[in-house]
Amino acid sequence: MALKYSRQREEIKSFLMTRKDHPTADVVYMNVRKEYPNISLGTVYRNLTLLADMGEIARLRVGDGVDHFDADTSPHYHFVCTECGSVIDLEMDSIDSILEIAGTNFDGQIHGHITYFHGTCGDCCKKAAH
Amino acid sequence: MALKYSRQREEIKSFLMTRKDHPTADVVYMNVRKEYPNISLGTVYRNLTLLADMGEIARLRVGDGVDHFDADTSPHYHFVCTECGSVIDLEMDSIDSILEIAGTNFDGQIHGHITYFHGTCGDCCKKAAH
DNA sequence: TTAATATCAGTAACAGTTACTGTTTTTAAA
DNA sequence: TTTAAAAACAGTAACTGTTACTGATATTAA
Repeated sequence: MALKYSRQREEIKSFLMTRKDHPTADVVYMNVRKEYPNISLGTVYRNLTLLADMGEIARLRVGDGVDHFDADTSPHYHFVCTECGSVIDLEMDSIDSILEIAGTNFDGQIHGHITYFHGTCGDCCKKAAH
Repeated sequence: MALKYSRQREEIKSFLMTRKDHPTADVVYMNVRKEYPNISLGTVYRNLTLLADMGEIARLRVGDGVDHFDADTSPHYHFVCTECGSVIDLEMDSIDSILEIAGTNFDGQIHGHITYFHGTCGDCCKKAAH
């Protein structure tokens, strides 16, 4: 089943590339509708899944029950604000060394880890300080 | 709004304490029904949320779209098998030092992290080896 | 240009979870 | 003990995010 071109998929990906805030499927839908007013939400979901399966985008599950999507597929970590829910990229080195720590005393094979940090983001800190 | 005793809540918690496999709400429901045949699924959800809010149990979101629950509220890490989906406790030291690594170059406040490891569990490794 | 088929828009279905309803339990005071 | 207030209940409807199905449209390669 060869993959055919579609402008909708192209638009979804190029929209994602303009954003650094890891939008949800619904946000993608509302924005892509500006260019394709009668695109279907189902099409958005299908193409987000397709792009993620192809490795062209990343699907983030940060624990808020909603999938977020990221056009930056390079390995990096995310911070989730417990106040406003925003998802922010962190600039830090890989901590893959924790795989070895986890591997001792475990009889299976550990292939990777998913870590996200939580706390109060810069904006919410400022607001809290009045 | 003082919390009143309920046998259903007690049963839910004591069932969870007998399990080390981090069951889902549905599994809790099916098991508690053995003792309380006409307990409602809504009651299970409400009490799991109550217990989690009180800190008596932990709610785990391991990225499979379903909430898992754990009577062990001490800080520890989890492994998720990508083959069978089972969630397993890991015996390893805390890696809170990564909070400092994440904190540099970030202008918000980091309060904690959630990490889960993934790979193939011991049982699935054996099965794969025939 | 045509034929095959992937993708589409629209909508229905689905899973997990939460909210609502009138009834039953628990609690504490009479 | 009895009783009255309110939390918790069972049952069910509603809600949210997501996936699957439908016949129509767009892309591709011959």
